[in-house]
Amino acid sequence: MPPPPLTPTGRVILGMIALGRQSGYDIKQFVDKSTRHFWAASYGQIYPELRRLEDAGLITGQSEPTGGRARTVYELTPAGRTALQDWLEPEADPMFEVRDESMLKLFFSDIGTPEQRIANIRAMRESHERTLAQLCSHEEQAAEMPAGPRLTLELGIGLHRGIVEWCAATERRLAEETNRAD
Amino acid sequence: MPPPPLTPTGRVILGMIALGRQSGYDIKQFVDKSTRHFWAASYGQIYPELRRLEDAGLITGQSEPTGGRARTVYELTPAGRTALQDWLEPEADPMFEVRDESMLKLFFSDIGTPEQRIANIRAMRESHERTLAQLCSHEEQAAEMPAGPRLTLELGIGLHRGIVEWCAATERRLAEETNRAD
DNA sequence: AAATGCATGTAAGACGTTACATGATTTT
DNA sequence: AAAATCATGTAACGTCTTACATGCATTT
Repeated sequence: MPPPPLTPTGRVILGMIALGRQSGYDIKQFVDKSTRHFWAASYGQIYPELRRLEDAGLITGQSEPTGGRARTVYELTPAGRTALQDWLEPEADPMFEVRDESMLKLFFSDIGTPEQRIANIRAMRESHERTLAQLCSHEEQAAEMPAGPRLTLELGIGLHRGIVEWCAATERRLAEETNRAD
Repeated sequence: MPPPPLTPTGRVILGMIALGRQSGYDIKQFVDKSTRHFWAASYGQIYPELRRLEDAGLITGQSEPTGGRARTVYELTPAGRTALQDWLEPEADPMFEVRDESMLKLFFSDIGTPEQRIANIRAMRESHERTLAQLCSHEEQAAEMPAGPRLTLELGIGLHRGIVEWCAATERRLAEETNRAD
């Protein structure tokens, strides 16, 4: 029988180890400042998954304490590298999921008042402006990174900027309509 | 003690019932052609959640069979309407989550070949082109809908079009770089 | 001395999908 | 007669977050 396919979080971890991240802590820090906006991971997933990947023979860990502080560093096994490369092959239907509460509120906004609708779009814009600022602050460090991370950052910035601009334009448009109605 | 806050799926259901959707089946169909691209829901969530919402007194269901075919139609209670309106108030941090396997592959694409990177971006583009086509096919029906659904559809189309265009441009850019290197 | 950062981990619960099962009605 | 649609539901499983617990090292 074929090996069980990589779990969602398993894929990030394998990739991160391939990029040279060693410990669970290290992976988590890096995820938070690089893939977080399109693929998050929590400690509660990372540490158990590191175990499973090791049990499956895809990574190996060695204890490398820093002083008296426990630390396990991981690297890919040949099987792990193969699994990663297999996963990296293009697929017909790559997973794509969005859960956006702002948009849900916008969808139902006819239930409330026109002012509430505008206020919600404003809140949506402000939230994406914060994300955008975060992404932009990573731009300098990204300049020294390989093309992959640079490209995802570029796309992320473009996407969030697009949302911010749509919100700003829509806020104006709806405000005008409200004024005309008075 | 305050009532338990609405669960994620509870919010869609409450909103859908407010928009006049009656049965679980009806809600599911409508979610699939309207909010699916930013908020999905499955039968496995919907039917148990309808029960919970009824137990919590936010909706009431009545049996209205169509011929010999069982059917339960729901409507909001006053408490349900209040809960919905409370949720509809703007929040500081509305939930926003993305899980995009294409971007993850792009992020790790330095592990593979330049050709593989381009192939993955192409697959990503094609997948978003399919979504875009789906969204565009709903545009006519949306014209008769209230402003909320119209706005989310407009934003969705803009977003997916933005991704498609970025992919197309990046495919060209990377292909040129590859050619220059030869 | 206190705060922050490094480092690992678990338990409980929340959330979600998939696959299956059932059966009536309508369309082809 | 078969296929599609309407309609409801559950069980198993997979996945993920949150909150908590622990303790050393470094910086302030």
